[in-house]
Amino acid sequence: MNPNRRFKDEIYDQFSRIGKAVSSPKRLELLDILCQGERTVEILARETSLTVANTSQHLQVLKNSRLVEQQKKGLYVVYSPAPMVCEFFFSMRQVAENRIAEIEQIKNQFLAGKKGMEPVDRDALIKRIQNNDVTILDVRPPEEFKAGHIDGALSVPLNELELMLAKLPKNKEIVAYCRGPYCVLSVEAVELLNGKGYHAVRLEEGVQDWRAMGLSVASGE
Amino acid sequence: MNPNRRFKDEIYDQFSRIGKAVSSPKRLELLDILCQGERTVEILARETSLTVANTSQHLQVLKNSRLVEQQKKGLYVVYSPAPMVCEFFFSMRQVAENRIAEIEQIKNQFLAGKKGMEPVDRDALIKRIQNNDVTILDVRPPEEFKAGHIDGALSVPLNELELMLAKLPKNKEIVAYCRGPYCVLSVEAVELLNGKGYHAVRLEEGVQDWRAMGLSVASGE
DNA sequence: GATATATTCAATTAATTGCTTGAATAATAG
DNA sequence: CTATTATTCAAGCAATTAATTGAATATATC
Repeated sequence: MNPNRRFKDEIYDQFSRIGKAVSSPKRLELLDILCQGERTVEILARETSLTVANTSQHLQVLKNSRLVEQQKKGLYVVYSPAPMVCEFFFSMRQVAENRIAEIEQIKNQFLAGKKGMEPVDRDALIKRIQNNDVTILDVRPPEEFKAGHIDGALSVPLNELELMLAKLPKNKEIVAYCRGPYCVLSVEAVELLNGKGYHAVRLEEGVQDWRAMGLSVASGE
Repeated sequence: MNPNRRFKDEIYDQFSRIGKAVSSPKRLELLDILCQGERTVEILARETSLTVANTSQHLQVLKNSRLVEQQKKGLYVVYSPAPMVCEFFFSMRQVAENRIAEIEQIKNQFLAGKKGMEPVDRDALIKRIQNNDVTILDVRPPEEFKAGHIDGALSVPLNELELMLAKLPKNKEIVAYCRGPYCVLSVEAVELLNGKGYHAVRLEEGVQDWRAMGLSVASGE
């Protein structure tokens, strides 16, 4: 074969390793989670509803295409995204959201009939935060809150929400957020709160998006 | 099944349509070419060494995942990249180049033993262009030159290079470029020129990269 | 050293994909 | 209207891939 042709074939073959890695829905979900922070195999398996063995295999595909890195910590293996990978994933998500109409449809269908799911006006929200006119809830697990959260938010993990209801002012509006548009923790939180007579709405954006928009993010307790 | 799980499955399934589209080396090559400008099926088939039927099928996969758009012009069907797609492709290329060591290896192996293939110092090159100290050749087909070229470059399509040799000053250094690091037109041009006693080197970057670096790009004859 | 836990490996199955071939559909030119 | 050219369609084959299952490794604890 022509050496020029051969060169191109070899090059694009290497490129396609990245493409193959992101051609599986489950691997994309794993990547999305990993872009929130490092995770063990077990946690990833639970979050994606996969068996541990299957999760491990997917992670190895991601590792072989250099999209994730692996680190042994005691009994656990902790996976994390490789540099630049989250930007790439974000770019892919953007193309998908902008070009594939079905995504908007699926979102609308899922949220149909639920209260408080309308998009929040961000500029108005920022003003209301400054006026202390609204309670912001971060309903993700506490570790994720510690790693970074919207400045001024309260850490109220979804499974503790019911217990902590008493501490929430009933007259103030509540804005709940989680990992982003495809994380459902905030959806469940808002449903629960509205069922209990609170006025709660969902902020679709996650911390990543919040940071990407240049808004203040805090970390720690 | 849990409706939350169902929602996520459906969403990531849609995302994976983009991933599946870029999981094939040949489709990546097609995308790369399309990011240089719109093309007919026939031309794409020739450039990628695929049969026309096979090219058409790949293009339909790209179309179904919304990465390319189609337009009938007389007897021809002209394909072009959808908005945002080239940025996405570029981001993917960057991840691949930075993370997959084999790519550098393949490049080096291909260029091994060829003269004038060492990377060109861009800042030095810019100065030399300003001093009119160097001849820049754009060795792509003339249509591509017209669509956009490095300011100050001469259009000398590779297949006309031998005929136009007489017009090139033999004492000045020649810098040839084409579509980018994986296009071999400039490689062949430099080999030919060095064989004929010229001092020629290859600029790896294409017009896209040149523009991305904020440098001046001209269009027209 | 034995046990428990987290992860990976290996083999199997069903489904999907890329490429080839030959025929079918447009759109244009004579 | 017929011939030509560009593209797409349809069927078939070989190769690849995702998920399942059960076993094997590795690390820590008792």
